[in-house]
Amino acid sequence: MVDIALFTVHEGELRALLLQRANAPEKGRWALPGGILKPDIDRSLDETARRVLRDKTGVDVPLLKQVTCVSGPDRDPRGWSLSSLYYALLPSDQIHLVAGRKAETLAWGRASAPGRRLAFDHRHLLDLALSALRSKVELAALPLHLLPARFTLTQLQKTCEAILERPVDKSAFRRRLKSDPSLVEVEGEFVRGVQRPAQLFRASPEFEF
Amino acid sequence: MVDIALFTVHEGELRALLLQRANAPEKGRWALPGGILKPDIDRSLDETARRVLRDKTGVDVPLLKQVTCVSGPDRDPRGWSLSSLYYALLPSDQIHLVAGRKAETLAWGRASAPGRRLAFDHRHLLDLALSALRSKVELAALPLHLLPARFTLTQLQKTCEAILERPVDKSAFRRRLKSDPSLVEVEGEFVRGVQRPAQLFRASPEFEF
DNA sequence: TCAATAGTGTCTCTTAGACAATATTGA
DNA sequence: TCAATATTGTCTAAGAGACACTATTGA
Repeated sequence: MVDIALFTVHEGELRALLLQRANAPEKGRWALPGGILKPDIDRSLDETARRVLRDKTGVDVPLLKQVTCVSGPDRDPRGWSLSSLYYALLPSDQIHLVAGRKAETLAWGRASAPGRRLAFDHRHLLDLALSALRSKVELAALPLHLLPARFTLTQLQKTCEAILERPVDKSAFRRRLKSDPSLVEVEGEFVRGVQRPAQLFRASPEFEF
Repeated sequence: MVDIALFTVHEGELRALLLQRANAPEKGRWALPGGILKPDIDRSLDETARRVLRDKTGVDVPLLKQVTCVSGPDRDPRGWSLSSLYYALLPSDQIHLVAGRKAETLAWGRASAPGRRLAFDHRHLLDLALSALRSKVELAALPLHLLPARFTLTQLQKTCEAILERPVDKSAFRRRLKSDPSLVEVEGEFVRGVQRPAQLFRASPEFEF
């Protein structure tokens, strides 16, 4: 089967989607969205993950990455199990599109401390997915999939800070971005307010996370 | 199932173990060692990989890492398949311990260009495993599992060069190693020859790849 | 002595971090 | 004008790459 940590940023915090289990085992406990492979429908495990997220949340996520496989006889009370873990990124302006189906209650928990006891080994899975995401961003990958289509450099910086849970130096951050080909200035578009207007950017076509 | 790229360094070259398939499909073609999960024996996929290598080569490898899962209906002519890909590292002084069983012929191929057409998508799998290994070494991880228990810094450098397939600067390399806690000087032990003796090192207990 | 390899020193260039300075808006 | 945020500049220190130098052995 597949399990997915769906991340987004809200109120300056990196959050993960949790579902309250409607059936035994662990009924009532919160868990990562997950589902089983359907070989007659899915042409790959990636497609399984995408389909499961579509079914459970109604959204088609822009980014889905496999983290690892977890396996063993003790993960699930029903016996030996194998699960492919994914993380997915949802732009912060699309949180409202997420709507549960199949009578499962949804909630967004803080990624690094969801504040609920999770079912099975899902707390461990969440930690693994979070580590994988952090490593990428630590290595200078830009998490543009967590932002709206057009965004300011400050928004991008805040998003990185939410993922890393530490402050990032503004000057060094922008210096690095200047030579990053995945970022494109949107000509003449600004965010205005009671301050100096901020330039808008978008992901370039060759951007890859 | 699991497939494993077993790497070692021989004659300054990074090599991968290949087995000639004894049965259909793709009988006679070279392939990475692989096998199927046995839930009654294996307590995890990692154990499956370890057991498969033991069965097919007779050696118990010191390092085994999962790279990714590959899946889909077209990987194997027999239909939808799922495989967890691993790489394993074998110390260069243990190559002679590898002995095939079950009437399969063994061979060591150059990791970056095995020189034979491989079965199924195994050429792709080998490339994936090689990339994963290279990334680690590129990020300053020391591939000590490819070396004998005691080794010189020159041996370590040559091993890195074999993996990366590019020269590495001696001075910068050693400068970096000076502050690396995974390396421990073996007191008073040297390799001698018609030249200045070389200090021997070993992996420290807290070394992790 | 010499060849061969081990090990060190020195320069330059790039980059990250810290933090200060300047710029531009609406109220 | 001022508060607030955007954007840029400057200084310093650490590290990587290039390459030359010194050290120690056995023959």
